[in-house]
Amino acid sequence: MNLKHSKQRDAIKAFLMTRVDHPTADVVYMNVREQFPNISLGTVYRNLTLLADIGEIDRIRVGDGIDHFDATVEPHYHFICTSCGSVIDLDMDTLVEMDEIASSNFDGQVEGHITYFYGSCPACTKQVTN
Amino acid sequence: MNLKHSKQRDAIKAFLMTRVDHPTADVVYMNVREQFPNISLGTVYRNLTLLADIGEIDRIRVGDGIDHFDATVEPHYHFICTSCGSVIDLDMDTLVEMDEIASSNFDGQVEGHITYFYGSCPACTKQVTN
DNA sequence: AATAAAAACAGTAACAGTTACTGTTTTCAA
DNA sequence: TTGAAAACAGTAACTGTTACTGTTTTTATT
Repeated sequence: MNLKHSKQRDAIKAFLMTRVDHPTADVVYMNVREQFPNISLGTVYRNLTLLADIGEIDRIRVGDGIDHFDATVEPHYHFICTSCGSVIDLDMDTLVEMDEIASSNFDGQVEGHITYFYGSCPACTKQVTN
Repeated sequence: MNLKHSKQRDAIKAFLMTRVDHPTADVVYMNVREQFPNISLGTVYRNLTLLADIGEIDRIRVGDGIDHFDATVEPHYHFICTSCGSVIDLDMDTLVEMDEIASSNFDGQVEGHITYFYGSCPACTKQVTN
């Protein structure tokens, strides 16, 4: 792969790195447009896909049918807020013993797992109690 | 809700119950069409949604962007085969302690989790070793 | 059994998120 | 400085899904 530098791609990555939730392509588009007013949505998608392919970001499929993107590529669990929809990184170790438990009654090969925790995020929890 | 009986809906549910993998709407459509040659794809979608709404089946969002459907509604974990894409039920208890671990370093409210195990299903594992 | 309102239907158009195509601009090694 | 490769903006196309239309089926009531 022979990459060439692109300001748009930098801006997309830089924007993602500023966020702890994990925006969708559309949110990236709207924000990067402040810096590049006529950036194309296609450019956003192309670069998000490219960055994900070369491992600089993660594409996260949460179950809402819309792709989210994450500048943290180290393996980690995600939390999804059921009231605001944001996706937040969790600070916990990978539970490898899960895979062993899953393997015990199963005839195939368990290689890993993806877990999404859900509930109310810190911001939304705070809002309700106030 | 005032439901009326429908042969097409019966056929859709009956088909789902014959499967241990968890077909997409399109697969349901292709199969039910053998019995109802001019059933509409819209009818398939409408009934899958209806059955899921009344709790007779589960809608499963696996992360491939396509909805899968499951006639087993009791809570259980799923296994996704990375080579053939099929989704299989796992026979294991819900690991509630996961939620406690996730809560410990997190400021929001963890209400539950969704986990997909992935790897090679029994059929695909067998094919490779043969 | 006849009837009529509600529900479901088939067929198709519309929609959202995403990807692919076009001709133009930018990057960067020679 | 230049020219090929890559990236771009803009837009059309694609895919999974939902919504709309006029017709048929179901089912409770006669």
